[in-house]
Amino acid sequence: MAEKIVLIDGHSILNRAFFGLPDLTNSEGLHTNAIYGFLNIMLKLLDEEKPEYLTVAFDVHAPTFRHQMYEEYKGTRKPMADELRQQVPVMKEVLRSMGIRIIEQEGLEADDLLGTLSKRCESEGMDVTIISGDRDLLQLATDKVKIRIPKTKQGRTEVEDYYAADVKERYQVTPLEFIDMKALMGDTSDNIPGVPGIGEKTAAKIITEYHSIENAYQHAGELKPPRASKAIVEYWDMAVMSKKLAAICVDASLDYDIESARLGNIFTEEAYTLFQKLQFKNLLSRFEVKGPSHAVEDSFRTAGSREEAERILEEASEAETLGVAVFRRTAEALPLFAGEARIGGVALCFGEKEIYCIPEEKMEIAELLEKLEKLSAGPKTLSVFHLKETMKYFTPSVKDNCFDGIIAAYLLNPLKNDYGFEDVAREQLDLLLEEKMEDEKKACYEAYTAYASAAPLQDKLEEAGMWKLFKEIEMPLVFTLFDMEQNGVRVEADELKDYGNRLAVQISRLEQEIWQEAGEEFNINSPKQLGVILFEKMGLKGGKKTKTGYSTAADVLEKLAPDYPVVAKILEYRQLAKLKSTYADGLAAFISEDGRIHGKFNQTITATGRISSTEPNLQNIPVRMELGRLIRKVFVPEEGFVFVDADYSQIELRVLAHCSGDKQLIEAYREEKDIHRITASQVFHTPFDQVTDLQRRNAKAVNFGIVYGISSFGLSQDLSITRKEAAQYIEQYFHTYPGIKIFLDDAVKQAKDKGYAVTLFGRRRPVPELSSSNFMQRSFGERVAMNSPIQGTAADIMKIAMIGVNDRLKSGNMKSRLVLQVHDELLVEAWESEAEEVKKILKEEMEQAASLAVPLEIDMHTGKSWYEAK
DNA sequence: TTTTTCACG
DNA sequence: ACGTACGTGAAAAAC
Repeated sequence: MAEKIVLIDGHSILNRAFFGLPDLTNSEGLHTNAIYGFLNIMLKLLDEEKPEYLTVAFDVHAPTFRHQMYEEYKGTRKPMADELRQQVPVMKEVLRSMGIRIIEQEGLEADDLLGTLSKRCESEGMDVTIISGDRDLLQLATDKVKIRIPKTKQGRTEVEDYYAADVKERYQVTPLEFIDMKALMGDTSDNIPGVPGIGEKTAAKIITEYHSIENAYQHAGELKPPRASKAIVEYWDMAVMSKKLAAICVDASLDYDIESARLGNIFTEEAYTLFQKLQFKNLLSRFEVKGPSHAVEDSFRTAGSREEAERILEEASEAETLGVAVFRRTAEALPLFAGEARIGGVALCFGEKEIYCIPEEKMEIAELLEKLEKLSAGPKTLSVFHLKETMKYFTPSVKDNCFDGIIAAYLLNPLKNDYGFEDVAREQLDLLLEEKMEDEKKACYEAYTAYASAAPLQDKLEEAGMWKLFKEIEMPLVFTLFDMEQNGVRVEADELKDYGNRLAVQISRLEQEIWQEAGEEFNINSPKQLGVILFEKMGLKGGKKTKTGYSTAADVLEKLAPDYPVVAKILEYRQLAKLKSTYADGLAAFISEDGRIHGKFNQTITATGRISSTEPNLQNIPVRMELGRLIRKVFVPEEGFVFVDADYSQIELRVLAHCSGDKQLIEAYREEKDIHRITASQVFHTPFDQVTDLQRRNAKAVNFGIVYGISSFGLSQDLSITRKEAAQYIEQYFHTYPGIKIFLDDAVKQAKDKGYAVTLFGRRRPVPELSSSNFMQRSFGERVAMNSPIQGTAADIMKIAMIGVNDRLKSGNMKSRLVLQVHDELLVEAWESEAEEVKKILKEEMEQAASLAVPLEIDMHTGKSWYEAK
């Protein structure tokens, strides 16, 4: 069989990948989507082709737009996006690291390199495959030269293949005739003029019949549309020149030795390091599992007897650093950490060579965990991944030696979607793990990773100035959140059910009425069906908004509601349907045997440092509308207890006042209660007691806008005013509070310089969007840079308060318990006789959590349900 | 699996 | 011209 070479049109594929994939960046802010897409296409096609040789061709003067996707640019040349430009040299570096031959030559475009190489290889009897996104290359197809054009559609790569015969079939012209066609029709994206007045259709017709421009010129008088005859004569010079431009050079003189393109192992050590840096996680799995992991594995020991297990535990109690992993049997391991799973055993690591597994067969789980708890006070560092979840199995004896590498990894990069120990192993230890392995082995790896990653993670946290944040806030918070999850919140199942039933009655009534008015039955929950009914069948005006069709979002419908009663009913239906499905039915499913909901409070989800709540989400229980608010009546304290609810008063604005140091705003907070009214008074130069409701409302919206990273557009939307008016409000605001403007500008500048935003407590949030050339993305980055320090600092403060409150309740041996956190609000289920003490604790811990330039204040209420206590 | 909608701070 | 306020999670429909 003939040997095969694959030739890749470098810039063309890089371009395809760039535009086909969403923006990706590694944690250093380097854009990587084009490289990632290129590699995926290349690896997929290499798997299919299995060639002996491979070469990637680049233009020397990188970004001409010859190979730009013409669909996107329609011939207009824009400068190459910065995000793409910066990826070109990195792409070449990646290819070099994989030992892949790159060819680029002064004065020659990639097309010419590919043309010359393909002819040369073909004449030497090889099979040739050219990979490009550019259809110009089709002129090179023969029955030995295949052109492959990859298309990225919704993440999947589809490839169109063309041998000469396929070109003929698809375009009715031979590959060589393609050149003549282009000579006639021209190509603006390639600066080929063509013949004026002849487009694709005419060109195709002429070339199908006469096969070349020269022959067509001979028969100029007979050409089909008479104007073409005239055109080809009049512009013959241009046609000839265009043909020269369109023809890809196939006989350039190249400095190229085919043997330099021979494909070896492309998954080299060097490439591995580079992929790691670029954070191409799932490409890394293509590399052979490397040496170090096997070396680690050699030290794994599973206790063969009870005596051995005891000896291991004995030794572990002497450890300075102890890595622990409690594991479950695979069959029961899904979903992770759910329910009362049977434990498979424990893995321990306290040295590079001391990695042990103690399976339940060798020691009763209860006894094993008890011994583990006893010895857990010993080590200086007790390293456990997913500590909060692990605490369902065993409780560390002391808190301050605990180290959760997952939390550390989150602080170091809070933008990731999930954090597994496998990632920590790879990132901190260069340890690549196989996808599947036995439970014991996996547990040993986890224990080893916990042991070995603690020091490097600490180094990195210290380097980033986040060690204190980690040690004093995040790690203690693990215990607070664990307690809250264990406590749960009591929910009256029967009452909730009644509430749901009442909703159901109203829902079906509304449903009937809406169907009646629409004249047919349809699914009101379907935005698609609803859009068609409203905007097509019933002819309401309200145009399209989403990609898929009409927007039926509340703000659109609200504008129509006054004129169309049916729309108002739809809005009401929506509201009720939401309450029933998400809250009435949704919450009911989570009430456990003890009559309480034990939701999860997640510490490694948000980009800003806030806590998130899931299964169910207890941070979005309705409150703004009365009907929804009623749900809070089913959240009740146990008999003998009462709810105490405390929430920070405008914590984010106070943080802003502090961080900006703005004299006026600080002063405002020191004197009065109603900050929005003060703002209105100062911004609109109106005496405090003469501020109108409208002025106050506007000032409030501006205050919110500031915290979100103000934009005139956003404010105009919120207030239903023009952008210009919104811009004026903002200008007046900044004039009143000049310190705020300076602070926000500086926040953006700092984030641009460093690549991340920082809170008062050192928490970082990377903002890669700031370097985007896309206006929208960059603007988003700017708003994020303004918002993150504020939202994040408020989150830090709340975390400090929670730890303080919970610790005081526990150390005072109180029956009262912390049950919920809703970003700026804490709910405590207080033993009645302790209620006053609880209020005192809440007030002190929340108001003293941070010492700012303005006082932190809370509002507090007591009640026999969450509804009453708010 | 992704999109749309909507609940909260 | 671009088409958004910041941060979340869940349900239902569409794909």
